[in-house]
Amino acid sequence: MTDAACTVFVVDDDPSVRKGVQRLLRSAGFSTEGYTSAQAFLDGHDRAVIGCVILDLTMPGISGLQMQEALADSGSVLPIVFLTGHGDIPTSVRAMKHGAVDFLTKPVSDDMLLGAVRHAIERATVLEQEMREKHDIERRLATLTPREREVLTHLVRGRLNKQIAADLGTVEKTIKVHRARVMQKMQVRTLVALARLVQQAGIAVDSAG
Amino acid sequence: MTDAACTVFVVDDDPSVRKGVQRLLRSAGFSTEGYTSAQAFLDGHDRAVIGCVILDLTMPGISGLQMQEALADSGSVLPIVFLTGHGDIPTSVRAMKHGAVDFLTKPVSDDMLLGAVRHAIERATVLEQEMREKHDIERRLATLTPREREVLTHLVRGRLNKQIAADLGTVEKTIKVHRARVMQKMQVRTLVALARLVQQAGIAVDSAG
DNA sequence: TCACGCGTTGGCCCAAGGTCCAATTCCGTC
DNA sequence: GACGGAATTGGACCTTGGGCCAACGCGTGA
Repeated sequence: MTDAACTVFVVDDDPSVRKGVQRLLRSAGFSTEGYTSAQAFLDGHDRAVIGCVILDLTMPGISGLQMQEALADSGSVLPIVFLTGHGDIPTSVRAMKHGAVDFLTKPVSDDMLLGAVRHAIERATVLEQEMREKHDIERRLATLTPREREVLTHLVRGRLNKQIAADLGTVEKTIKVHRARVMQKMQVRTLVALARLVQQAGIAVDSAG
Repeated sequence: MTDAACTVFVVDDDPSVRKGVQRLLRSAGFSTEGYTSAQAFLDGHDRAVIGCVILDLTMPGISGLQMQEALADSGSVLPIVFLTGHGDIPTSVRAMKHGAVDFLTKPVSDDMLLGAVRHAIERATVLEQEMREKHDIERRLATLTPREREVLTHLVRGRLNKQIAADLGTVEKTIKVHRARVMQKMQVRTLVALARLVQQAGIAVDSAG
């Protein structure tokens, strides 16, 4: 994942700041997109793009913090670097608590800004990869029938076919069939790999010593 | 884990602040210990105690940020709530990046401080539990012979006994014996449970589809 | 009504794992 | 040199899992 394959969204109502930041980023090899307001960004940006956001705090309409929340609520994991001239400590702390990569104050040195952006892009790449894998797993999970999913949960708890059969009020042979289908649909050959998938997808399963 | 079972360490060179914070915390039901300097805290506090730290930023000798780093370097996971009268945004951001639970500025309301402390204690409880489990697993791992540990890594990658035997240049029967000993020493009965343990302990193992 | 997916069950055979027994070799320590 | 732990191997027996073929009932939608 090179920097050029990523996009830095610059959200700031001040045209001079926006242009200046974009010029700096472009000269450093990043693709950039400028937005004059949080609403314009929320409505207009391509959610499929991997990248990060450089976000002003105080803007007409939706503030930077509100946009951060809105973005998170929408399920986005786009890393955010705040860049503001009128911040205070409580605001910066709140932004960081909500997952911001950095909170920079104007004037900011080119190195500081570029460093923060590189860090954000790095995080974006990792998160994107994780999301891609998780969606892939969930896509496979969606192909399971209700019964197969039920068997799956028992399998990753380490239950034997016989035990699962007893739990579900059926016989071992039936579980064998479901089990084989689960393994096939989830595209794994070992139980360990299956457990790893389920755990990656973030499905809560009670463990059994 | 009740609040009373935890201790809040108050590190501040200003006696009036220290006393005031301690009085507030005690009235809220927390046990507290006061320290007049970061060095005194690093040298004197009981590392076995579960709790959190309320930390001043500017003190004679080691600063709050330096103490945060020193504590992290020493392997501590004690949550830190900064409380300062002379902070700035870069400092607060740096503190949050390094894992601080909160960064409060004086004057602070009782509710804000107590809320931050409760949050920190909650985090401490979770972290302590995780550390306890991890140490427990590592204690069991330490009882494995080098060969058994080698077999373990292959097992959690989903390899079959026969495959492991080929990899290690021996026969399946031998692996069976090692495998049985591994399961016994790690106190698990299923392969899934073993994989879970290894993963909890944070051991990096390449997965095999 | 018929095809289809789903859940179910049976039999059969083979592969793999789990558990007993016992034994050998090597190596460091007492 | 004896002793004990670690690693190794063998055999026997049982349990468990995996694959393959076949079949039945049931509800849904074509």
